Amino acid sequence: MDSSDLWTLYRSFLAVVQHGSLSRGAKDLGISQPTLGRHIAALEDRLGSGALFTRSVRGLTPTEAALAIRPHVETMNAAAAAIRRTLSAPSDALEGTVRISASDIVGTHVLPAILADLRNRHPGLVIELSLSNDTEDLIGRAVDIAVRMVRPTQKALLARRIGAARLGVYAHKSYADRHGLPATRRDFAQHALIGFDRETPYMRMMAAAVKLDRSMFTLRTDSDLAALGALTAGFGLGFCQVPLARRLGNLVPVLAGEIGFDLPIWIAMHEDLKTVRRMRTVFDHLASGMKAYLGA
Amino acid sequence: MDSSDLWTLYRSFLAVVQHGSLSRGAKDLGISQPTLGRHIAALEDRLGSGALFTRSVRGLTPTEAALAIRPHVETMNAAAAAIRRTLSAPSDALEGTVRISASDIVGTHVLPAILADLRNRHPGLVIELSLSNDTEDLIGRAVDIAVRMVRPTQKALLARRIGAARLGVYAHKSYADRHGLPATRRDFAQHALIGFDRETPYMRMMAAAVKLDRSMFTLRTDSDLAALGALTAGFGLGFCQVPLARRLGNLVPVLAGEIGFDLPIWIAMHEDLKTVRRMRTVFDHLASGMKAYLGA
DNA sequence: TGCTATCCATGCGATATTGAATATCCACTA
DNA sequence: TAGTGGATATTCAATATCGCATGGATAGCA
Repeated sequence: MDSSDLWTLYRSFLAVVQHGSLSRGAKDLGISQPTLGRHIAALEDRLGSGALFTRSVRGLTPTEAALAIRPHVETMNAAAAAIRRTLSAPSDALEGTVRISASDIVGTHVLPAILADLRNRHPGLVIELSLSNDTEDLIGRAVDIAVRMVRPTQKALLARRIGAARLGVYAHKSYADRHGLPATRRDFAQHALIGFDRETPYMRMMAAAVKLDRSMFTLRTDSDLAALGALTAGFGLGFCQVPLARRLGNLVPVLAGEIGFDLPIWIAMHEDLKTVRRMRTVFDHLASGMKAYLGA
Repeated sequence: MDSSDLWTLYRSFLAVVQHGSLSRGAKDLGISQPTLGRHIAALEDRLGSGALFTRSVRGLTPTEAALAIRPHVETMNAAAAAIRRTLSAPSDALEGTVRISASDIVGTHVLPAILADLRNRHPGLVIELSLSNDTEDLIGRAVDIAVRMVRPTQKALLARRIGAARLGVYAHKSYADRHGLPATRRDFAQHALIGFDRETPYMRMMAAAVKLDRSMFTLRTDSDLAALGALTAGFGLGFCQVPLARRLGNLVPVLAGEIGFDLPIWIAMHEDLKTVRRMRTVFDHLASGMKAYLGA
C-alpha cells in the first residue's frame, strides 16, 4: 500500500476539520488521538502540498489548502453515507432508510402528515429528513429524494412535476382586527411587512414577481419558518402558500387577486435509485401526498 | 478501528467492480491479489448485507447490492480525484490541473483553439477535457468547469450565460451540387436527413421546435460527431451550429429563415472553486472564448 | 503562582495487515 | 486427455499500524 490509498486518511482529515482538534476528532471516529495525528501527518506527507493544518495548543487550524479540499471530502462523506442507506435493506424490500430533503416550510408543515401515513403503511421504513432551502444535494448523494420548488435540469435525475403552490399575501385575524387590511398595494406602506433579509437569486425572482423589495419590509428574516411564525403571531402581512394558509386557519388573504405567484413543486431523485423499491415507493407516496396538499 | 472505516475498502470494491477480477483490480491498485480479496471479504462482512460478489473461476461478478452502491462509490472516487486536482498547485497560482466537460461537438471543434490560446498564456496549466452530452457531473465533482447547453439551476453553481448558438440545417456543397436543395419543408421527404436515434428529452425538445421526428431520418445516430461527419461528407441534410458551419466552410444553409432554434450556452463551475485562481482564470477564458465563437 | 483542563507528540509492546509463495479450481484447447 | 492460462483461496513470516501510557506545552482562572 505505497502508491496512494488516501481514502481512510481523507476520512480522518474530515473529522479533524469538523472538530477542530485531534482529540475530539479521534473520539468521533472511535480511534486514538495518536493514530489520528499520524493519519494527518501521513496525509500531509503523501499529498506533498505542505501542511494541511497549523498545530497550536488549542487544536489544529486548517490551512488554505485544507479549506480548498474540504468540500470534496464532504462529498465523499455524503456518498459513503448513501452507501450505508442503500444497504440498510435489500433493494426489493419495503424497509430500510430513505433520506429526504425539503424546504423548511414543507418539511415542518406539509411532510409530517404525509410521512406519518407512509410509516403506517410500511413500518419498516426509516425516514431521514433534511431541511434546507439549498438544492444542491441530489447528485452529491447527500439525500435520496428531494421535494423542490424549482425544476431540476440535470439529466440523471428522475423528476416529476406535482403541480404548483400559489403563494399569496396573508395576515392573521388578530392583526386584521387591530390594523385592518390594505385595500390596494399602495396601502402596504402603512402596514408591517414580513420579508426576506439577504438577497438570493430566488428572492430576487420573487421580489420581481410581486414588485416588492427589501427596503419595504418591517421584519426581515431569511428563515421562512420565522417569517411564518411572525405571520401567524399577528406581526404583520407576509407570504404563505395558499393551501397551507387554508390548513392553518385564522389567516385572511390580502389582495388575493392582485399579488401572488405560483411556485412549481417537483419531486426528484437520482435515476440510479429507481430500481430500489423503497425509494420508488417513497417517491410515489410523496408525489401523491403533495398532490393532495395542493388540492386541499 | 473497529466501528467503521470502510473508505479504503470502498476503493478496493471499486477496483474489483471495474476490472471484474481480484487479480486485475489488485494490479490496478498496486496491491496484491490476496490483500484485495481480504478487503472484499472484510467489506462484505462489515456491511452485513450478504455477498457483494459471486466468486467464479472467471472472476468476481457483482451482485445486485454491489450494483446498487457502485454509483455512490464512483462519486467518492470522483471527489478523491478532485482533491488531487485541487492540490495540483497552490490556489493562488496559475498552474495545476483543471478538468473541463463539454459536449462532443464543442469539445472537438470549438474548445481546442480556445484551450491552445489559454495554454500559451499560462504554460503551467494542465487541462483535462471530458466530452459527454450528460450534464450531471459538476456537483459530484467529476469535473471542475462545464460548458453547457442548458441553464444550470443548482444554487451552489456559479454560472454565466454566454449567449446562444443558433442551430440550423445545412448541406455540404457536394451534396447540394448533386441533389439540389429543398425549397420548402415539404421537400425534405426527397432528401437524405441526418438525425438522432434514441429519444432523449433534449431531442424531443429539439424535434418539437423544428417539427421533425425520428421516422423522417435517413441516417440515425446519437453521436453528434458522427452526424457532423456525415454532414460534411455530403451524406445529406443535417443540423449544425451556425458559427461552426461558417468556420467549417463548404456548408450551405438550408431554409435558414424557416428552420432552426437557439441553443443557450452556459459556463458553470462549483462555487467552492471560485477562490482558486486557476479555476477562475479558465472560467473567464472559456467565457470570452465562447463569446468570440458565437460572434464569429 | 499554582492548579486544572485541554491539547499535541513520542516510545513501546501488542496486534492487524500485507505480500510472496503456493495450492487449488475450472474452462478451454490441441 | 493432458496441458495451459487465468482465476480465487491459504499459509506464514515480515512489517506496518494501533492503542496505551506518558511527557510537555499553553491558556484560563482562582
